[in-house]
Amino acid sequence: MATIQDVARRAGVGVGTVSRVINNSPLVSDTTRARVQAVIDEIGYRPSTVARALSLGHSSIITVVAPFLTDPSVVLRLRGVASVVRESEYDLVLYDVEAPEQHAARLDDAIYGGRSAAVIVMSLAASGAIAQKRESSKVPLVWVDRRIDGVPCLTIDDHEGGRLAARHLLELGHRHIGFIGDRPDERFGFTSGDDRFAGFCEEIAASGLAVPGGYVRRVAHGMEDAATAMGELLALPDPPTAIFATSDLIAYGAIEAARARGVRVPGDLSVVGFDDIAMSAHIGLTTVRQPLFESGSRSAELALAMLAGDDVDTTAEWDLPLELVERSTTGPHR
Amino acid sequence: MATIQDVARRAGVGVGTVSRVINNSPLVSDTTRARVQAVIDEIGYRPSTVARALSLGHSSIITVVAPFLTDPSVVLRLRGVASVVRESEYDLVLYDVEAPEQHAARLDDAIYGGRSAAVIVMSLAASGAIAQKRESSKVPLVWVDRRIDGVPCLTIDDHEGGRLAARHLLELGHRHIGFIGDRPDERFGFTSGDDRFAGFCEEIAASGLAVPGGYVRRVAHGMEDAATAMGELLALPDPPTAIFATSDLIAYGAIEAARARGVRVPGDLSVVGFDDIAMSAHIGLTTVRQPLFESGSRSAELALAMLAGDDVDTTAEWDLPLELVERSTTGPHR
DNA sequence: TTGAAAGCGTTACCAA
DNA sequence: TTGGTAACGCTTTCAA
Repeated sequence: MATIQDVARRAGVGVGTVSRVINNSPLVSDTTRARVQAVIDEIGYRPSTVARALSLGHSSIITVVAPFLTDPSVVLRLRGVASVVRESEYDLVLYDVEAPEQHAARLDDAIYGGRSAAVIVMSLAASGAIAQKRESSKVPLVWVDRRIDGVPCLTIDDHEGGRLAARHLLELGHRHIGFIGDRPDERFGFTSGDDRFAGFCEEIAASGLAVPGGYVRRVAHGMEDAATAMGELLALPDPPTAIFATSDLIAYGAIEAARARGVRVPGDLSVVGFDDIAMSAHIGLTTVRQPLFESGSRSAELALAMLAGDDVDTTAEWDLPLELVERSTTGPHR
Repeated sequence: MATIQDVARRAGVGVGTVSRVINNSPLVSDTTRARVQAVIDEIGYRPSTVARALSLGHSSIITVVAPFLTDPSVVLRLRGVASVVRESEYDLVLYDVEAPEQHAARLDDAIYGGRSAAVIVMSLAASGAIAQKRESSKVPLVWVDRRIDGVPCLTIDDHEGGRLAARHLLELGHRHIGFIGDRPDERFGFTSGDDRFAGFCEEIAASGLAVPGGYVRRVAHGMEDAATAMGELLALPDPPTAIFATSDLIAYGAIEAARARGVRVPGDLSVVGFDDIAMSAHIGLTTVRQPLFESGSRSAELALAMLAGDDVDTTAEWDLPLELVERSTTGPHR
């Protein structure tokens, strides 16, 4: 691989001049620039980003830490990040965490090892190490999906999301409404499912109704478990006529289970999901839409702004808007 | 951020010794090691990966270049890569390409800018620059989904995949079989759709039948277009009783369109997809399964092996096995 | 407008 | 078993 030295030698200039050409500094005469550029093109020289980062004291990498690719909603967020990072001078590095505690050290590396210009963390609780050292580091941090003190956060109002779903079902005349949610995940410290449930119950209570304990199910993993849970609910002597599922994937599972038993959706059973992942529009799922793609793109914009030295309010917390999108898995109670 | 110098000073040793401790070289006495380690822990020192990479002459990054996240099949491949890279000492960097020609320069950077220890390219034709410089670089390259001379490739036999689908439909007694495929994508230089079509036609021809031109549709993007195409096919005076779709997404669109018109699947229409993405098992789609996850994990293993200095045959071409998985969207012709 | 040289934080070699 | 020091390839002063 050719180095800046090689270019300098062949062009008959100093390395400083070559550097200036690369970074198009105005302090180079046109003729010199042309000569240097010719050599660069000729030998196909590429500056080493590593050396550059070392010299500059910062890298050109934006690191995303996420339980990535396990869930379509994360993928959609990632697409948002990528769409913004792609247009910048930064590169996108993905750190996927399966079990945060195992990877605390590597995660630490990513954030404090000089590897990242900025870090975006998605759907994870703050690890002790991160929270602790946060102050001492100059690396811009953005948190998506969780609230962390002193770090700009992009969140949604899960509570309100739950209310939205309940209200929709209530307005359709349903009185027997069930709930299938994620089991609270200690690994990642998620509480969003609980919050959605709380909002859901509140709204129902506001109508003078209640959610019977027997109508509530918590499942560990996506569709399969959700289908099983739905089967149990349907086997009840007085089964619910509507279901709020805390993710689209859970909703898919529930619908599948219902249809497999000859229960028509939305004829006999209405189902509302949460997320609005790409597939849901096609399946016609009624769902509480959260701006997944946008949460990604905005987190990247925030990181870029902090990198550019813009004054980003690190105590800010952006609540992204939720919206019930009504499609064809919910209908009036008969 | 603390440096190796700080550690050396505080521990009263030379930087060399600290370096040896970090990289647990045996050439350090136990007492010295303990003392240095104590200082490291105390001040929370993290070696700079950037400086390390510069000194070593290679980074600890495995770069994946892919039209990533646009397609569930790519995501599944990525998961395969991540599962392997996660267990190694390398980090995963994602370069998403929307339009390869626009990003040729940055792609070049990734491969030849000293940024990557190894590069895995997915679902892309070789750009001129890459092919051209390949020889001059020591960076291990692995190609997935395309055949490139001199680079280890992980591919499938698209032709055979087409035959598999046709055979299945033929065996079920179908004689009027339609085809909905991807439009050949010049941007990424894909020909897999054509190959699948060729194999499909051949197998049908072997039965003494033929695929009427009117039964063949090419669509640009996923489900929506596929649904439209299916609608057209269904509107034909003598519509097909079975469809081979060259991707699961296209199959979803076709099924959706059929059901929307009251055409039962598989009662009135059988549909075979291609890929077997995660959702397909749940939807019950009959499809030609290609080992997506495995193609990712194996490409990463290959890259790791080359990095470890193992002698990988760079002329090798691994054809991953295809398999028809029969589920509930195909049935006997009535 | 340019060249020379000092640093950036490591690793690895050479002496001790 | 150690410490000192020359790389690694770049950016950025400082002089000229």
